[in-house]
Amino acid sequence: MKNINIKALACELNLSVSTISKVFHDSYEISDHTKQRVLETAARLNYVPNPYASSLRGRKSKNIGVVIPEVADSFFSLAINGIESVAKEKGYHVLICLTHESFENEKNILKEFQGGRVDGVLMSVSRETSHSDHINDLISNGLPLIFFDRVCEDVQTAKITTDDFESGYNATEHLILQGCSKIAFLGISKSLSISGKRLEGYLNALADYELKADKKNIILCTNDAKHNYTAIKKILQQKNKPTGIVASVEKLTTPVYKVCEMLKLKIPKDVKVVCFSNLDTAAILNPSLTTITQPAFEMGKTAATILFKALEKTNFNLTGESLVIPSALVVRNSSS
Amino acid sequence: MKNINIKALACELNLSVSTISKVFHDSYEISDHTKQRVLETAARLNYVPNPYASSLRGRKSKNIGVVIPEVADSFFSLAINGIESVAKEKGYHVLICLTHESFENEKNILKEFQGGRVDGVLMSVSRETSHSDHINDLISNGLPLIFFDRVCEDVQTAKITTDDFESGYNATEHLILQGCSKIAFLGISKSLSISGKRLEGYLNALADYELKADKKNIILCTNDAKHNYTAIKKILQQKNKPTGIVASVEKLTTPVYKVCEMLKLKIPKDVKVVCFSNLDTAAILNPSLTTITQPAFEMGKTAATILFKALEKTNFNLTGESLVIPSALVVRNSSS
DNA sequence: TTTATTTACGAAACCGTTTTCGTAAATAAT
DNA sequence: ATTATTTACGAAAACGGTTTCGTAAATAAA
Repeated sequence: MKNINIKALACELNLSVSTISKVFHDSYEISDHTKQRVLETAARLNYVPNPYASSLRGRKSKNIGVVIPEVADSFFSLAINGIESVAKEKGYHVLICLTHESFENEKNILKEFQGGRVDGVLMSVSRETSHSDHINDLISNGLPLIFFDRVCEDVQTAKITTDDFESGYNATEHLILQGCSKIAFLGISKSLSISGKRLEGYLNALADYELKADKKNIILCTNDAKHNYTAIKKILQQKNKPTGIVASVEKLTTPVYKVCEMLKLKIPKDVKVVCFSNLDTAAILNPSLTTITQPAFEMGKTAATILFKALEKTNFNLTGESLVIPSALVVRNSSS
Repeated sequence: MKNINIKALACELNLSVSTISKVFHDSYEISDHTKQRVLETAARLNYVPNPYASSLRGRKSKNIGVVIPEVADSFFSLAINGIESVAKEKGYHVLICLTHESFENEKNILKEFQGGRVDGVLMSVSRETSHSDHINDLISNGLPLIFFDRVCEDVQTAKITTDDFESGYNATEHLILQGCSKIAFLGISKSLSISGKRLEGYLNALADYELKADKKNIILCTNDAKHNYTAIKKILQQKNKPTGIVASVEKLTTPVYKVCEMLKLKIPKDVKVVCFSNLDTAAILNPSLTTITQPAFEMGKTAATILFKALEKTNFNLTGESLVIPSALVVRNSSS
């Protein structure tokens, strides 16, 4: 019934707790005969060491924290799989903390981490995050923290990103080459680096092809689905409306398609669409969706791998470990 | 640089550690004046209590474990949101553990929980799980465990499910009423209760409408995407092939659509499709997908709420708390 | 004034491990 | 036979909190 602990095990075996502990760490100090005896009764009594006692004594938690905006997003859920695959191999647990795109939540989560709950952090900042004091606090406290996907430019640490500028450029150029001259850009945040870089890519592509950017066609979407729907609708109801859309985030696919349907705009005839998305169903949408597909699993895996390098060596310099893994433009029927 | 602990705080303030601790628990033993003083310098020095030390002494972790097969699945990611919403309110953390549909993984995770890592467990069993010794071990050890969605029938505890039998029945009946006389069923596991109940519903609907069930049209899909694709293809290549498909799991949507495309079968003209799915994009698929949509968020939230009831009262009888929350059949173009 | 009670704090045990250090007994070296 | 070394284990001090219990001082009651 009650959890058995190392002391109870020691009693049962007429050994000291230190001997038991050493057995589980395969210490050379303990004879093979004793090791066997301990292991056997431990298995019989179903002894499992208390991780918090170990954490306390060893001053490490064997947990890594993953701070992300949402889990109901295919990029992040795939990235989690990547992270988990390496954490498991290292005997670590993954504590997933959701900010729900709120800066306040993000701050509170990192604050909690100061207490030693995790040994390292992988993070994708919230949409609202525009400064990084809370992050620098954590890092200067000695916790290794690595960004993936959504980074804070001004924090000195490893950043695993994809080529956001190029992706924004490629998506836009693709639409231009398909004959679009007015192209809308749906971003998610002024401050967010990925949104900014994708926007820059978009703007550069327009400039390179001597197309004029129109502020009315660049909008920022929010957490409020209704608001996004209305904003997209407004863009597509202008008399001089865009004939192409670059949506910089997966969540916007559905509202874009819905608005087009309701306004009786045909994709791709009337409007061509490219969306940053990792959705499995992109290929079977109506019409199938041209996407910028990010290497989600790989980004998570890479970020975690680098984090463990930092956990294994002390004074490991993370700044030099940044990596850019390219995304792929997958052309489908929504743009051609 | 280094983490400040309660002793350092006590030193700084010329107080004892017990006093500091009591301040953080708002003990009546401490004067308001002292409380203020402590709170102020705690904030100034950025003191955050070590959760593991508290866990150790208090013999509770303030963590709940969520054991699920995958996170890259809209049902589970929505359920996580539901769980997290109530955990956060209660000041708990959520430890998400993925089985990847492996029984071995599931057993290891529950074994680890014996060590006291979590105070309670919410669980959706893996596809491979066919017996429940590992679960009963945990429960008889005193850990409250609640199932959601995928349950073990023979474990005595609360089970938050949806009306799988009715949903299977409704999906099948719907196809029958749309004129299908041969209907295939794509399951995921022989042992899994949800798969079994949905299958039963399917079989009962066939029987009620005096249609013969054909074993060749009932298949079990696996973790291997290629295998599933081939199996679905085989079904749709029979000369007496089905004109309707009930897919009992979200992941099968894409292969069904892909196979139909490659075999030049039109949905819904040649084959009508209903899928158990919570995908946001169901409405914009080609054609839009008729779904059985589960109350994912609500199921997670309900399961967590009941778990906390058990955590708050001792000797709370979970068996009586089972709940069935109905799913909805959302008819779209893939079936009409 | 004397006694009872309340207020406000501190000392110390405890939670379950890990780890250092000490040491008998066994073995090896001289 | 004596000394040195190795082997195999135990005692006890951490780790950072929480909680019980004890107690001086302040206040209230008699």
